[in-house]
Amino acid sequence: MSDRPFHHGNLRAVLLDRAETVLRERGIDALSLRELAREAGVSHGAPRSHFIDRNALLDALAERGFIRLGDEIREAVSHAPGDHARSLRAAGSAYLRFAVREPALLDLMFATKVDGPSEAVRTAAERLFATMTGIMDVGVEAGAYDAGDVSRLTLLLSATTQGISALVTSRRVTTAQGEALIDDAITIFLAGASAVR
Amino acid sequence: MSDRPFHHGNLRAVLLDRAETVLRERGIDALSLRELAREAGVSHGAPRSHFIDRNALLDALAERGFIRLGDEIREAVSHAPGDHARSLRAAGSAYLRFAVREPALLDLMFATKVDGPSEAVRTAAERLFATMTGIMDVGVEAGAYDAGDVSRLTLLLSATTQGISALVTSRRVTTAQGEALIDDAITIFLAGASAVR
DNA sequence: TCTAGAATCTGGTCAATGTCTACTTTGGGA
DNA sequence: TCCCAAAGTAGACATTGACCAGATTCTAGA
Repeated sequence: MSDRPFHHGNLRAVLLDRAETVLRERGIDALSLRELAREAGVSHGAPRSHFIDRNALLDALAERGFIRLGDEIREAVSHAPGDHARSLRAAGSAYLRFAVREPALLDLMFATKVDGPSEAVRTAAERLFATMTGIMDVGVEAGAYDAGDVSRLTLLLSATTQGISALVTSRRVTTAQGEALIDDAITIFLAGASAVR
Repeated sequence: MSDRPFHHGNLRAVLLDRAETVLRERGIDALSLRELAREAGVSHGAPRSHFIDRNALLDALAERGFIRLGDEIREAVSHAPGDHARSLRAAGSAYLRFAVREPALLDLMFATKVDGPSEAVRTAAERLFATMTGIMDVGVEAGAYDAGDVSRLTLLLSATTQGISALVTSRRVTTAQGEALIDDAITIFLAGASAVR
């Protein structure tokens, strides 16, 4: 029809990028496969070659979200030299910043699915958890906790960070309050972690 | 047309009850105003007299969710006589049970809205927070923390509980792990709370 | 008791969407 | 070179949320 080539060549990536923007600016309800197709300059059926479902697109977004969040946390920690406490604060801070920047995406990442998360999302979430574990492991070497407790403690710290982020993104507390909560959480965590044994 | 009365008489409540069930059994995507109307035996336009929007229905569900969750927590705490630690565990346990029973509803309660939560939802959420504060106040009398810290500590404990619930409902950890995390969280919380000053 | 007006419900319409399907175009490897 | 799988087109369909005009019922006040 037009002079544009039959094959887009990059459709999957373009759809995902644009979907992320829509998610950020107008929320998940505004995310339409047909609109994404129009913006990409392809027919409304084209996305189906890359995402069988609207849900498959959402899963891909969630997966990318976990990967990006992990990247940002590692980046933040690597730029925060110092003791273990500083690393934890850098990680928590980065998590919260991600949440504030991409609230709808974070919702998607932890959304309840009727049949549980897809394999890809589950794997990506586990990689994030592995990142958190890596940070916590340094605390073991520093004598902050026993090696046998790291798994539980990592889960707990992750849950707390996620909970604080949820409070902020759902507007129950301000971003500033959220940052203070991250600080309090880590203070209490480090002070009380030895009590779990 | 039929012999049923023109006025349903109870439509709003019936819609909400049925919507809650659909939410529980088939998730938020399966929630359709028209289907609810059909099941209630009214025309597809009837719900509009009670909910201007699909979103208004979701808000009403979230509001009821906060109220019910608060009720269940108060109930659980009142049946758990003993010291402050026992109260906290009872509250956290009740929260997690609610989350496991109504995962999609909890998602809705903490969902990111583009324009923030509605006034009604915000108020209901504050009432839940007031319930949590009431439980924490007992800890002040018992000398567990300073009165000036209660607000921050209540937020922190609420966030942690919410985060653990999110980990469970999104299937990152099992319910049993979630229960253990609630326990660990409260142990650490009580051991470390004095460190925040 | 009567009556206006508000609340509720009906039934039709419309645009938009997700999904499915048959078909066409294209590119890369046997 | 040819063939096939991948990618994209275009049409169809059912469903949905939203909006509207009008019918019905309820209720409060004269």
